[in-house]
Amino acid sequence: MNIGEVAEQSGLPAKTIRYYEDIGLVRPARGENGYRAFGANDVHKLVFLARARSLGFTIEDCRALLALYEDRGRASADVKQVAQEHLGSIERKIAELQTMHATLSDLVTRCHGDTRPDCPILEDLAGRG
Amino acid sequence: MNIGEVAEQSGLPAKTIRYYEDIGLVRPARGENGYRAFGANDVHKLVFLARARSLGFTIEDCRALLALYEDRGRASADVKQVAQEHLGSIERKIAELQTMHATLSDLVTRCHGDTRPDCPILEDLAGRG
DNA sequence: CTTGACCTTCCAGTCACGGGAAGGCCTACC
DNA sequence: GGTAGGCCTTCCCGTGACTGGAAGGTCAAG
Repeated sequence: MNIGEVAEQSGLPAKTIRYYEDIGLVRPARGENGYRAFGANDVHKLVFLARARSLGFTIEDCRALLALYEDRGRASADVKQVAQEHLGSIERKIAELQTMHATLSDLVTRCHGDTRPDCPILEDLAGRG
Repeated sequence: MNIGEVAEQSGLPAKTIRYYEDIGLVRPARGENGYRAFGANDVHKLVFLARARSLGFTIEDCRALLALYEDRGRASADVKQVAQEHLGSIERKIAELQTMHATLSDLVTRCHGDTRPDCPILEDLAGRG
């Protein structure tokens, strides 16, 4: 299977698939013409990667998860740990964004938003809030 | 004032301050020895930038906000618009993270996390969830 | 006069790709 | 048989907002 079809099936851009090969996440065979020749297993891996990336796992997390996926003797605890750490980092990011959101929405509410120059947003940023 | 002291006062690393000069956010004078010589106004700007960055504004937003800050004839509506757009992007990011969080925490809950290989997390990633 | 803490510039790396150039290959159609 | 266009290839540069580190100049203290 050529890269275009794999891209369609996995939902990943061809560029991304080539990048994943570059960094060793997939190793498709090559045809005589030099084209990548993807097998069913490669496509499975790419679908897996697409899903994992869409859940926000880093590439290195994906590499670890893929290794666990292919290791039939894995312990589910190992998978769970990767997922839990990622969950923690998602929670920290959400909390950070919510703090920003609270401050900013308060400032936006207090700003008249008219033609006058007075602005609590700028006052806050300047440290006079 | 030298960069080290400014770093301390603004809370920004010296490296970051040099970077901000590189991209034209501040333009400190230079002493005879080639050292940057920051004035009170430069320090104000850097404090402003540090605060704006901590609220998640992009560098380009910061550039726009700084220009509005220095324009005494600004309309607060212009400031408010920048802030509102940023608020929207924060909201979109939070929503995205919450979607990830919901899926992932469900999977984590359902994973036994023991020595057995069966794992709903991997099953989901593989598309068999 | 030397030590060590500053400061300078410049280059490379981060993360996960995306854009685009230059060129090879393959199929369909005339 | 030629050609058009749609694939495919590699390679290099750019993104955002820095961070790390090397090589070297400057300054104050002892």
